[in-house]
Amino acid sequence: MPKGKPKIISIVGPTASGKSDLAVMLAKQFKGEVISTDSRQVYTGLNIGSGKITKKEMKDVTHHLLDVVSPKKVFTVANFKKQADQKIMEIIERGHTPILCGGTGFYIDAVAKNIILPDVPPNLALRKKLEVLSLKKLQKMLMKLDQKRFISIDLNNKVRLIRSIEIAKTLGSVPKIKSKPLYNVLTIGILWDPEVLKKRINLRLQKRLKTGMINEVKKLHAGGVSWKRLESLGLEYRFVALFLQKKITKTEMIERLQFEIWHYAKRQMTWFQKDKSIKWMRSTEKIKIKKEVKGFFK
RNA sequence: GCGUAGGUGGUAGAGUGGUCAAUUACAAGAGACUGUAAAUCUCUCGCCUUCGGGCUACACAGGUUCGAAUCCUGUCCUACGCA
Repeated sequence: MPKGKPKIISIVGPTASGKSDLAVMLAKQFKGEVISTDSRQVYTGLNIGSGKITKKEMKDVTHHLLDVVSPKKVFTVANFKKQADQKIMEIIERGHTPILCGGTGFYIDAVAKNIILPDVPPNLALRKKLEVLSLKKLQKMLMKLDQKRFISIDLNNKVRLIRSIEIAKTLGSVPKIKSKPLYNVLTIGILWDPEVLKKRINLRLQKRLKTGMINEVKKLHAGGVSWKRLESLGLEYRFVALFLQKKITKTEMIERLQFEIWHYAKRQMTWFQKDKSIKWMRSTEKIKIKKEVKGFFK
């Protein structure tokens, strides 16, 4: 067993940047196993719309954390982190290289930077009660519970406000976040010119529509996933669900999706941009990427 | 080619004498992110600025008025109606 923290690779980038393919290529070369860091691909049945890699595309490379839970259940970062850490350990024990691959910044950081979240699971009953309250009321509640958090939090963000109240109610206050990395991570970011990425997004959307994405959502609903839930899953699941409910036309659905997916890609970039350790490279620079990885394992 | 309704910022679309660089939505740009994270939220958005303001703007050209995106005249264009 080598000294120091275990070395792992992480592949990040906006949606439609070609992360999955790169992960498979690297896995082949460096005896890797892929761990998906995607908040939607953990759900069974979310395949086309989430861009989940297919069996064929895996090329015999083992993939983890795909299809681990029903979309009727809510899966959170904490669940994800626990499972991912477990998988990483197992892969290392096997003498293989863990390769994180996905676009959910929060999930990636939770693992790569080992963000230790307060041990307060979601309290659905409490959330239900708080959800109906006004922003003002929630703000007042938090102010009484935890002054410090009240000052630092985004007071217009109901989701954040409710979670803070939830934590403060059980712990007395919202603890400062701790982060002490468990792994030595090489993060490779896939770089695209914005205009090209936009085109890739739109082409991919067309492809998804042709390969049965609408039917996929139809099936999910028929299988008991509520419209509300589908809408909350975002992007293709949200807008296809709206279309199937006849709340928008097909044309509107496509138009909205083109914009929304692009916006999402930008939000992802905002997140990744903060991490100065990411090595940004174009997917065409395969030799450069391999060299980087080789150097990392030296 | 006579009638009517119109021409407003990247788009849609408010405003119908002053409080209008112009509601709002979308697009565009930037950002936040402590168990929903593809979610949720924030800021900027005519041009210039020492951030006090300054300048050019609501089809175009004139006019009325202390003052016009808003009223009048003409020109050009658009939609619907009658031809």
